[in-house]
Amino acid sequence: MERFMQPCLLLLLHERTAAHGYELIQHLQEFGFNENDADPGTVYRNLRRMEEEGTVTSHWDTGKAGPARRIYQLTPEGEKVLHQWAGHISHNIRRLSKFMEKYNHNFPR
Amino acid sequence: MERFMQPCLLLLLHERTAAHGYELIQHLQEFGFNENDADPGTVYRNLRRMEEEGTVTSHWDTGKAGPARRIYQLTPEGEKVLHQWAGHISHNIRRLSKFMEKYNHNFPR
DNA sequence: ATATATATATGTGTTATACCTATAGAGGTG
DNA sequence: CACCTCTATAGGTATAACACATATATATAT
Repeated sequence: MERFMQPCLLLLLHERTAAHGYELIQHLQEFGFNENDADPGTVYRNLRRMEEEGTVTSHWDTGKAGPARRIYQLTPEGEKVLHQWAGHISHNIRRLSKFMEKYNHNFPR
Repeated sequence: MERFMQPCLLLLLHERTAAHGYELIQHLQEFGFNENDADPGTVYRNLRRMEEEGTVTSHWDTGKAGPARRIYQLTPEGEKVLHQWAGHISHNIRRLSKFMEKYNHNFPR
C-alpha cells in the first residue's frame, strides 16, 4: 500500500501529543518498517508534506542539547485524516483477505 | 500495495488454465478492482511483463470470431511466484492489522 | 583529533500506474 | 451502407512514491 508511512506517523503523533522526526523514525519499526523503509529522507519529506497539507504543525526546539529539533504536533484535521486512513486500511485488509480466501480455495491445506 | 494486480492475474489464470486479457479484465472486479484500477492498458502491460518474467506464456488465437486474442497460461514458475505473493500478502495483512490494533487502542469503541 | 550519535534536509534515478489515444475485427441498427 | 458499439490489444506520457546517496551541523565519547 502506498503512503502507509503517513497514517503511522499520524498515529504515533496522536499517541504522544508531540515528537520530532528522529524520534518518530525510531518508533516506525513498531509498524513493521525496517531500516530501508524508515529511511530518514522519506520520513522528513513526509512530515514536511503533511505540514503543507495541514495534518500536522511544527516548531523549532533549540532548548535541548544537540542539534535543533523540529517538533511536530497532530492537528484536528490530522486526526480526521487518520480516521479516513483507518477506513481505507480496513478496506484494504478486507480486499487482501478476499484474495487469500480465493488463494486458499485454490491451494487447500 | 504495489503490483497487486499481478497475483490476481496469476490466481485467475490458475483457476481457468487459460484466458485472454479482455476476459481477465472482466474478472478483476472479483478482487476489488474498479473501472479505473482495471485499466486495460495496465492489464495488458502487466501481462506482457509477466511473460517477460516467465510467469505466463501466450499464443495468438485467431480461431474465434472478433479480433485476435492473446491466450495466456500460467507456467510452473508462475505458480511459484503466486505462492511467494501469497506469503507477501499474508505478511501485509498482519502488518495492516497491527496498525488497526494500535488505532483501535487509541480510539476505543 | 576523530569517530559516533543526534537531527534535519535535498538531489536524483527508478518504478508503478492513471489517463489518453490508436488500431482493428465483428455484429447490430436506422 | 453508414454508423455505432462491443470485443480485443497496445503504446505514449505525465505524475507520484520512494530507495539510495549525499550534505549540513551539534554534541559526546575515546
